[in-house]
Amino acid sequence: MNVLEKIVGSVTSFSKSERKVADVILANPQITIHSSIAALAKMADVSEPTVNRFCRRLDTKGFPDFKLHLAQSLANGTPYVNRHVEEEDGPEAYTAKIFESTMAALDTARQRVDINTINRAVDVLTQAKKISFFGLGASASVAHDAQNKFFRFNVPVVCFDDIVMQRMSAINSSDGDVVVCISHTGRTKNLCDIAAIARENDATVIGITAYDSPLARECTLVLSLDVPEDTDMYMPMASRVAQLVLIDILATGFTLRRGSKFRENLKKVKDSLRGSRFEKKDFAN
Amino acid sequence: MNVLEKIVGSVTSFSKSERKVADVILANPQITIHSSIAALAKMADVSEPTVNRFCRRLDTKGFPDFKLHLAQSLANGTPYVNRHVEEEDGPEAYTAKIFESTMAALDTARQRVDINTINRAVDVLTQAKKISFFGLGASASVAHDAQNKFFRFNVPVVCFDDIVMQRMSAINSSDGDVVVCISHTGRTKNLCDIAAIARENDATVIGITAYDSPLARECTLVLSLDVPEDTDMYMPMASRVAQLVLIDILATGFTLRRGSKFRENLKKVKDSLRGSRFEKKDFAN
DNA sequence: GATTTGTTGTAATTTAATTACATAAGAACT
DNA sequence: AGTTCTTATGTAATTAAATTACAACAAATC
Repeated sequence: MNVLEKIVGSVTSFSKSERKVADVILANPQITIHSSIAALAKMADVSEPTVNRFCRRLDTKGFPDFKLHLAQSLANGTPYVNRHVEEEDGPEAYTAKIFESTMAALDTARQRVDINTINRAVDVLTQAKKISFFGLGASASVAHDAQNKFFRFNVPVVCFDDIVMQRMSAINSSDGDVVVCISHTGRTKNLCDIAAIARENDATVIGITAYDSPLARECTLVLSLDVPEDTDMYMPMASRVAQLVLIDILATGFTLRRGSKFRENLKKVKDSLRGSRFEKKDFAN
Repeated sequence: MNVLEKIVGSVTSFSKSERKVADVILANPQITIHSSIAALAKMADVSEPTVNRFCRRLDTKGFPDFKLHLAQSLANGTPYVNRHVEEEDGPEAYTAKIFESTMAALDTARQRVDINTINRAVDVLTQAKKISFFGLGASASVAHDAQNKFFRFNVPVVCFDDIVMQRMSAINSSDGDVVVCISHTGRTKNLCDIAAIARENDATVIGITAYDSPLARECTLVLSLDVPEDTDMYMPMASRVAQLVLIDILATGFTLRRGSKFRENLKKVKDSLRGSRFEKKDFAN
């Protein structure tokens, strides 16, 4: 928990003078970190020891230490704090907010993701006879993206966004097959069924979903990304971006595991796309 | 540019003693920010003024100010530096690098995106009789995602990832229709054709693509995201995430423009999904 | 209304950081 | 090779900042 949040969270327990200090700091945190204790005391119209006591109350060693913590809070905290899109936001505002909240989501995802599980997932994927990606609704596009990535690896890969096809595919899976189920909430009934069916047929099921969800319980391996989603908006945005990045990571792990000879093959796929493009550099669509 | 990078970048211009200071700081930055100038001087085996001069050389006001800057550098752990994945990277390394480079890409995208064009695109979209999203390959999943988002708005929206269907759709478009063409490079020949055809049939064509590319020239409105892509990897990753965020922004602008009554309708769509899920909160797949 | 507890400020003390100056080391020039 | 100038570094003095100890005051309780 960063200092700024801590201050906000404990305003109630502050005394009158401490409150004054808190107000000044919250109003201009950027100025605070470049002020001396005397300057801040003057701004808040309290004495210096009061400021010092305030710092101690927030579990810092003293004023300089407090400034250090505050600086760190500002570095990653500020742009991400309270940045929800609001009714009256103009284009500049909502554009900035969406970029920032997406970045914030990626930041927390990075911190929470379990490297160990990623590594095991890569293990499983590299040894797969066949890889299937299943997602519904918004997660379907993530599944498509995954298919597009893994397809280049020259591995048998399929992707279905249709329940019936998913079901058929799951029923026909067998030992050595890997099924990747993608769902933000992990509560989509149909997908849970698919996961269960795939497991019954000895496939390894990797879930890219919420930890401790019904879907997670059906999976062999769970990659959870508990990203804070803005529930005011009626669409999952940040979580889906995090899922995509996770797919990127798995794909990267995959290529690295396969070694350099394999990556030459990737280059061939890349080159083969040249013909369908207007000349000049690069790749992608 | 953060202090840590600055130190690394100017090692060559340092004197012998300053070098010693730099080494100690780079070796244990976390300890540095909690040390006094005396402690650091001792660790680096130099005098206190040398440390102070070192701080000044890095454009800080002095040692305390330097610690502040350093703390901020450490807080975001250099996430905005685009670090490339390398052959010998382990899971921790490539996971961190991919997260960070994606965030870096979003950061530059945010800075470069043209708010004015976004606003005009939202204008056009809100007035569309029908919206079509076209993408091929990796961009197809972005188009799908866009469809999923705009579908909830109860607007006629289609999405094709098949050249023939795209072509047919483009030929049948007319005045008032909006066609959104998605392509990272803007050099996919087929998609350029589609854009041209749609324009000939009086549709408004929005391109989410590279500035000054063949596709861009065929469009009525170009939303370019010149994101630095890691060309060593054979897949476009960061750019596609940026495209998705851009779609999010357009969708958000769309809902805001439509007003609050409209958003109640969105809530209905959201609620209607409840039945297909295991109970408990929220939305998304 | 007195006593106690908690809050705040003043002044003294301590600690840390900075400046000024001196010395030493190294480069350039004779 | 010696001299001089410049730059780099350290010592000691100074200044600034932060912390502590203590006193005064306010509010609450009995």
